[in-house]
Amino acid sequence: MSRRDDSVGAALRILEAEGEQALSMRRVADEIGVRAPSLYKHISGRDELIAALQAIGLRAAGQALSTARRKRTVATRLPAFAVAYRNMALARPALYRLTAGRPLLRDQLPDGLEQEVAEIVVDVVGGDPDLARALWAFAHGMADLELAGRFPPGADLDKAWRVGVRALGTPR
Amino acid sequence: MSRRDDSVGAALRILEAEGEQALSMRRVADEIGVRAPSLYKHISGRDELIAALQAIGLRAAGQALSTARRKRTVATRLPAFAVAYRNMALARPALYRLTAGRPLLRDQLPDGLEQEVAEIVVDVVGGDPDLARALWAFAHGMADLELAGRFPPGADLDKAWRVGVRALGTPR
DNA sequence: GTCTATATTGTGATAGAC
DNA sequence: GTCTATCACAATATAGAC
Repeated sequence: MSRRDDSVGAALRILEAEGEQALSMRRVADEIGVRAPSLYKHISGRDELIAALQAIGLRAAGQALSTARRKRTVATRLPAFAVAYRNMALARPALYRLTAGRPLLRDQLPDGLEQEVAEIVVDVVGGDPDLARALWAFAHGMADLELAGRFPPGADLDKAWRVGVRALGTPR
Repeated sequence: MSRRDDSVGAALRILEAEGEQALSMRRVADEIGVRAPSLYKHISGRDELIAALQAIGLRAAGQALSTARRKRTVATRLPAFAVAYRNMALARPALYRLTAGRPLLRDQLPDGLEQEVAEIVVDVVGGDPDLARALWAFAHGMADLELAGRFPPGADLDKAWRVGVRALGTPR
């Protein structure tokens, strides 16, 4: 394992354990047992770390959502998508927000990765890109508001997910 | 106008002009023509500034969305809600994200303000709190992804809004 | 109420020796 | 590749004089 891989791995651990604001070159260096200046021999700076994490987040999303794509009908794909999306976001909340909640560092991302994930969503809804965007927005909104603690304590989020999925999955 | 009001006003200007990370006690002090330590005579710290801004954001949301509530049918309220929500978020993006994208500082907010805004959404959809949450999530997702620059350049966001609103507004 | 001065802590990043 | 040393900042916040 290269020092660069070590750094990215450490960055992910710090990100999830202490939040994005704790993710600094110094903290990463501490975590892998090296002085901060040495890091710059392996990684150009903080942005490269962020970009590497966004790539991980996108790949995780792709993997989670592609299981939903495999179902045969829209009626079964949509609920599977909802569960997969929510679990993916809740499993690594800080990574999710780093990937979905701010601009992608597109020129430092592997070619085609973003489009690959987008296409999964289009396939899930059966081919309509506008409906795919609406579904993505709904899922992102549900996940983001839950992660931000913006729903009231008693809210039945499972039900809200079901209601939204049902509405968006019913052809008209 | 009190120094405290001046500070909050300056904070809002800085927030929108330079983003949240630029919003510091020092910048606010500069903006109102005072040394940073003097600020602490009028405001307890950065959190009080954030809370005051969140209150402004919630009130702005309430005002924008209540015009949609006045329409007579769900079929007319929903599209009006969508337009009002999007315009509200785009008008002051940083304030929107400060209000909707992170935990509210609830113990420093006016009593009942959060609930007031939530009730507007429930009224818009005709009384169902689960459907209201789904609609809110959709609207927040659309706004948040647009503000984060996460939709592809050519995407027809008007259409995605219409598709989502149409689906969520059709009773089943 | 405002000021100067300061404590404390944090950041990204580089130079140059070894 | 790693180190020490350092630059150049920025942050929140407080003490105490005026």
